[in-house]
Amino acid sequence: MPMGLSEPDLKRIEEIVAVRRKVKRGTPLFRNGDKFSSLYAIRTGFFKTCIATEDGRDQVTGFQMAGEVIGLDGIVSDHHTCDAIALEDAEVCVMPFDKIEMLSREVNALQHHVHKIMSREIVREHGVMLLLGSMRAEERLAAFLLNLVQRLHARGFSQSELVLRMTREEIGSYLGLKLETVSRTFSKFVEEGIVEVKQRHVRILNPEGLKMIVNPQTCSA
Amino acid sequence: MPMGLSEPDLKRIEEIVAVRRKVKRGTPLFRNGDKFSSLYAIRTGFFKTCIATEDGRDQVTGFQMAGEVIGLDGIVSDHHTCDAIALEDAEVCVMPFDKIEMLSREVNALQHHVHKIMSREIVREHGVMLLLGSMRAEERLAAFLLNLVQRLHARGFSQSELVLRMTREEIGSYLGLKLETVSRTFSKFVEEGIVEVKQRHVRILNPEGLKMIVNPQTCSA
DNA sequence: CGCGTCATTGATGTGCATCAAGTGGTGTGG
DNA sequence: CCACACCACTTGATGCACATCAATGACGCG
Repeated sequence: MPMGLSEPDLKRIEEIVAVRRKVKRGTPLFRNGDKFSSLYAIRTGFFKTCIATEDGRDQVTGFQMAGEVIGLDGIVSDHHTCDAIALEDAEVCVMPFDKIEMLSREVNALQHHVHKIMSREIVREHGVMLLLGSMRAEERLAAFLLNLVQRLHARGFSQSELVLRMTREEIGSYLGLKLETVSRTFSKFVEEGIVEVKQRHVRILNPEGLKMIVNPQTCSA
Repeated sequence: MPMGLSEPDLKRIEEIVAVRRKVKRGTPLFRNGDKFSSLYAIRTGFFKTCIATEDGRDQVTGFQMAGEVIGLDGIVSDHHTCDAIALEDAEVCVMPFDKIEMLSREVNALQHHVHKIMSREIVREHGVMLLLGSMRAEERLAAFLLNLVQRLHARGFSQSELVLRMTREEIGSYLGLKLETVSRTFSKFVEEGIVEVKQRHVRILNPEGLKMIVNPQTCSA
């Protein structure tokens, strides 16, 4: 949330995030086709967003954790165009979008904050397009792990250890790979001593090694 | 632009789009790292946006035509994170973003319009992720052609004929394919009588055939 | 007219998908 | 508390779609 707000502004913003909603593991926060009315700020838990086509194709478009906002896809057509599924029991703030628009007309910092959140999502997706369009399997998985651990670290978790909240299949869907390839690539990293993997627990032994895989040029090692 | 505005509002919006800029073919409207200050509405011409990494990777993230807006990537960090290159001589409206924010505080329709533009870009990128993550070469190219011709048709051009403003290599970069694969896939479509291709001129002979390739399920044919 | 850029086409190679078998962890009901 | 079923995961064998390498052809521009 934006900083340096006056008392009354702060209070009005708090009203927006007053309503909470719990979402059980495996259940949707919203689905493709649902009427759009609110953005959701994740308080606790972990989500995936994905689009499913009629012909059975399914693409995970992102994984979201505490502090991140989901639902932006719904603004343009007034309906959501993807599913948001909780990967573990979660709680979100329900932020009615009409209230966000109303208040952001008066609070400049909120207005700009909203714009930045949307722009950040666009830039993030550019990165995913680069990954999907030009990287090999090892590079994709390395980039994925580095991104996850970096976001977790920013939330006070370990830089080197993480618990995957999603299956190999979901990782594969996100990275444009099959689950077997994800599994094999993990095994390869283990052989090379770059990570330890025990089920969904991952410990990064050699972060430089991972960075090296993603981008050989800009690495000292 | 939004509809049903009052006279004075309309006039103030016109002030925002007053400044024009011409961009010669092959030259950048902005580059990665440039300070962000404005969004650009394309009046005439055709652009590509792309990200280049230090290690020589290059990914086209989109092609934009008249009526579309570019520059949204710059909001989050106050600097652009991709290059926007004109693929033909072009003219854009320079829309200072601080003025957009100022005016959209007063004109609700403008505010919501800006939000929709950003949301639309997010949804578009979801579609590209689906394409890059789960489609085969033929499906990608068919989807690309259908998308282009649909956008051109919405601007009053033919439903069946189009001129590609970009090279095979740029198409390939966008679709996550090599230029040879793009070329071969075009040739295959020609053999099958789905399209006629003469250099960059493409005539779609059998649009149902293309839709069939993208999504076999939901096609009558 | 000659050169550079873009495109086509063929031959070969490879990274990942696919198919298939088996393992381990988890939860459930007897 | 154990037997069983189920699911997620791993690992191997094989195949294929697309990449790579290479040669040639077609425009367009100075």
